[in-house]
Amino acid sequence: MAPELPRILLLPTHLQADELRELEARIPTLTHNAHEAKVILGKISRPERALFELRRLKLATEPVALEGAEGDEAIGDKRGRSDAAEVPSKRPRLSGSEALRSRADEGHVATLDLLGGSGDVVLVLKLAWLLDSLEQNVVLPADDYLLYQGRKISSHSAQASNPGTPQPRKEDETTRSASAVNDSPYSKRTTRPGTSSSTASDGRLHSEPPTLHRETTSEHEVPLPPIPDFLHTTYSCQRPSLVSPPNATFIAELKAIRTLRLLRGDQVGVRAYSTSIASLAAYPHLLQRPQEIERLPGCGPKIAQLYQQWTEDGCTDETRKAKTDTELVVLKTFYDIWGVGDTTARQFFKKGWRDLDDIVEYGWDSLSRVQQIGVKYYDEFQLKIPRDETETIASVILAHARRVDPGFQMVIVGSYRRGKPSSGDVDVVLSHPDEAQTLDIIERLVSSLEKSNFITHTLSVWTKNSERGQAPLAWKGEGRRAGSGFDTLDKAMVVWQNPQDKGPHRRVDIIISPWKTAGCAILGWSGETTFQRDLRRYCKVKMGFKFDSSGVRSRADGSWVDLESSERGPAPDMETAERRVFEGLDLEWRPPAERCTG
DNA sequence: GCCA
DNA sequence: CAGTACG
DNA sequence: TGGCCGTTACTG
Repeated sequence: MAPELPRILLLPTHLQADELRELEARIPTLTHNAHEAKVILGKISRPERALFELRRLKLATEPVALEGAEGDEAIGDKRGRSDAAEVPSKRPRLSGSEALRSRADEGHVATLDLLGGSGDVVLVLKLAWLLDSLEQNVVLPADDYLLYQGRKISSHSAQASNPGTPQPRKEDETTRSASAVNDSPYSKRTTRPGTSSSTASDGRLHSEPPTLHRETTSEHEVPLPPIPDFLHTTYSCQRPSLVSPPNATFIAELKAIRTLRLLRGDQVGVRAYSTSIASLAAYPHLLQRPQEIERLPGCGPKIAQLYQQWTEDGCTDETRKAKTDTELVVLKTFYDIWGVGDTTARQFFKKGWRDLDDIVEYGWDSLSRVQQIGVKYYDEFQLKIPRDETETIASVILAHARRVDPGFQMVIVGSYRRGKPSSGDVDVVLSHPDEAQTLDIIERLVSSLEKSNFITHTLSVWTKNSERGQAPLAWKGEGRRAGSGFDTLDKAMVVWQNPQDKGPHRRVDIIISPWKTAGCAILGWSGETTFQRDLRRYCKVKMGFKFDSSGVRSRADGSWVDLESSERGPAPDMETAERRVFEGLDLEWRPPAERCTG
């Protein structure tokens, strides 16, 4: 049975003539009169575009708030004055952006209201709403597809829909739709048996047990899986992202595109692809259709289009062309030199250099010291470091620190802590409950490791934190001048080789943190780049804090915010301190293995 | 490229 | 100053 | 339409 749809107007935008005809044929409630339509559908993804289309249809509206959970997250720029807003919230308000969109159940309310309620409200939805609804034989909640919601303010609306005179079939439609929703496969766990319990956080998604486990008629009508609640946020630090997500192969393709954008100097493209990659990395279901992607934060039509291309051809145009593009291949070679970024890689190419030998032959003296080291150990630095070797290196560092004082503690951070089987480099954070011990330790430690021939080269040593007396104090105000930097930990970036077995040279970062900010230190050094960026963005936007690995500060007055000490004093160990930082930031605890944002 |  | 590094 | 992590710190 086909779902009972509201009156729908289909926008021709971005649709081929035959696509348009085919779609129109599938809409029993199609209308071409904008004043009559309750839902306007289009292959569009932005509210701005929705408004533009409304203007083109000469349909005047005023914005209406989203009904249900979030009255203050109105679509459009006016505060909503929604008639039907007296929908009681079924649970306490969610904190922060978890509540950005209303929940599925409240969404039903919005949808039912849409079907039977006052006729002067019009919704502009993504086309995917129709496709998904037809697919699932159910009128889906509009929430995840909503671009704009407005009330018609033309003279038509007054007469056309008097609330007192019910539309034909109204009550029927309402109740039937409601039961259709409840009986439909939509409310049932729909993931394949092997994947349903794949994420640690699944319990949080849809806790109500599946009712009415009705057999579906045919296998090909598998409905789209529901979007987990945590995928309604644009902050990757608010959701679990595991190492090997179901869609790893498609993600790999997006990463390839991201690298190409980087080499071309498209910084913003890099950020955009990183956002979509992080979103997909958190999606616990194997993708089935392109329209599934557009529902995810940070993923729009472009990513969906790439997915389609990738499923059809096995790769995207951009990566296929890049494979035979000499310039990009060479740029990648140069970019992989430690100390060479994308700008320098392009400079090298411009000079006519095409391989490492060219650099050595024609440009050696123009290289910086670290770039020379990067070229010298080019091949060795490409090698991955197995976990046991990381542990060996870390234990040597800790032993040397404990030779200074036995109270030192260490956490191996970076990709090792996220559980990766091998790493590109080794990162360790050292701290000591006695603050006097972490002051100026970095230089002593490095020289100790140099003397023992573990460190073969020192790339750079940061000592700013010690120089300011390890004070995590105001980064502004208090007479401190901006720009002089008061918020970085002491650290050393070195080249390491085991003097006994003379294995490959390794990149090692040693970070020193005062005990009172050690939680921030390991948090700041354990997440992947996107997790890290989003954490800082979250702290800024949602909390009014400035986060970095040397502590949390208030943006209002720049003062240090201690999230790591309790009434009973400082944290007993660094992991405990890290948990307290999550709490203080109003974030759910994420084990490091769930910070794999790609 | 996507979002507020 | 621009470029690069780190997660 | 502007913003996208960091008024990063270090190097040359």
